[in-house]
Amino acid sequence: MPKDLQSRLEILIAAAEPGEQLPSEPKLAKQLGVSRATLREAMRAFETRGLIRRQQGVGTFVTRPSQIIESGLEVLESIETMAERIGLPVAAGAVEIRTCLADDETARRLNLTVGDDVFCVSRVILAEDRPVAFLVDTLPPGYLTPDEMAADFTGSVLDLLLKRGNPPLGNSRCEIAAVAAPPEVARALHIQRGDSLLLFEAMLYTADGTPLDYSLSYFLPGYFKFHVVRRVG
Amino acid sequence: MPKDLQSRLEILIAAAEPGEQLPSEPKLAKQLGVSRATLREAMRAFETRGLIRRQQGVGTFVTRPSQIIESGLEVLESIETMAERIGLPVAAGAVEIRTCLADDETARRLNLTVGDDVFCVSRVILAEDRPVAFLVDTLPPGYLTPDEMAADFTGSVLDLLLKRGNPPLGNSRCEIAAVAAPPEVARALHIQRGDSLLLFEAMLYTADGTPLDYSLSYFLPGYFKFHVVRRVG
DNA sequence: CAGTGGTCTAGACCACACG
DNA sequence: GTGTGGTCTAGACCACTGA
Repeated sequence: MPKDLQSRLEILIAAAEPGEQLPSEPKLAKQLGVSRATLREAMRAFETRGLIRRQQGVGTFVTRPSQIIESGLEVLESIETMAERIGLPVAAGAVEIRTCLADDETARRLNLTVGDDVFCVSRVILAEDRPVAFLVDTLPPGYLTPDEMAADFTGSVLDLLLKRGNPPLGNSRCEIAAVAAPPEVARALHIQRGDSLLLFEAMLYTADGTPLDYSLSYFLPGYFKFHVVRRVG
Repeated sequence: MPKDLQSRLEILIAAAEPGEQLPSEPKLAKQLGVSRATLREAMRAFETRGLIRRQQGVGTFVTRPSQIIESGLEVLESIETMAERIGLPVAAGAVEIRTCLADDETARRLNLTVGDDVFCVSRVILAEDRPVAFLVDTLPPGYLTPDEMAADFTGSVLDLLLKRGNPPLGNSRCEIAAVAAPPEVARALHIQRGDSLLLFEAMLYTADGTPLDYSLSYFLPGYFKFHVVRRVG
């Protein structure tokens, strides 16, 4: 059992053509002389880096993130806007629009009471048919209607609000964390539970400071590069 | 095999006193009716959230991050500075200072040639005796000397450069990503390989734009909260 | 249907801490 | 030494895909 399993896999993946299918897990495990569990553990890193793609019932394929979506954090913009800038087509999938009840955290964030109705939109962002982000927006009732969503929703709540122009938007406060993918997010992004994701937990306010949108954005590493310029104290 | 293993563990951990030792993994696995592998998988999330601490040869203990280090990203400041603001004592451990040869990435970042000497400092930041961050700074030769480091190093290269005042510092450009812990980082932070970490990859420039410091900062989730205010485009 | 990845089990051996 | 967590193996069953 070589300790450089990671390196050997890296070579194997780098040598493969994009789109090429790797041997099945049992075969590859035998070929590399490790158990299937060990092989899968080592493959995790490559999956979250966007270098391979595993599809249940189909197989494991080598991919290359053709373009990385890059953006500064100083300005708030939608993934669609960022992608458009580099000419990468993206789409929204698995859109779910529903009214639900505010839990503790949501109520606190939106200045509501626990149990109040809130408007909830979740969806997956697809680039080159690959899920690369999972987004959930929660808004107080009254700002968006399901009808309006059905008509105009392109995948970005921000763009919809901007297009509407009302209410005028203020700033967004964004908290940044690394998390292990929760089960429902892992499922939506076609990754394994526990894989590393970048999480933005953001509060968007109207120009007069009213909480407007509480959003959770999970980003697959490897497809995004966020940066910020920091000035010395 | 209950599907709410996660919830059951959460209750169990929440009910325990801080500092309390959990039953050993074999016992707990039997008690919960799952295999040890499954139990360990479920525990990962709690470890990176800072709710438990596992020590090889000793046991698993319930912890509570007593204070969270919080900071805006607009201003560059050291962990020591952030911690001091909230009155949390931190220390540096496992300090390694050495001269090494620039690899591809380092050379490119620092405007050097592959194989040039560079000055390299790595260390772990400890809060309440718990490793919470792993930092590596790489500088072109000539700015810092081992002697100077030995005399004045408190854990922060930034603070040392600021104290020196020469060269005057410009801005820092920081890229933000989520990564699975590489083996050496996992070892330093006492977490499992593959656990989620927040990674800042930053370039610090002098006031005249010369690359001065290429740094990698790995942060344990649960102990830090970074935020940024984003203005609407 | 057969073949794939997703998950879990039971058991083993190791490295480590501590008495 | 004993008991802990860290890692790995071999094998099983499931859910899913596509012919």
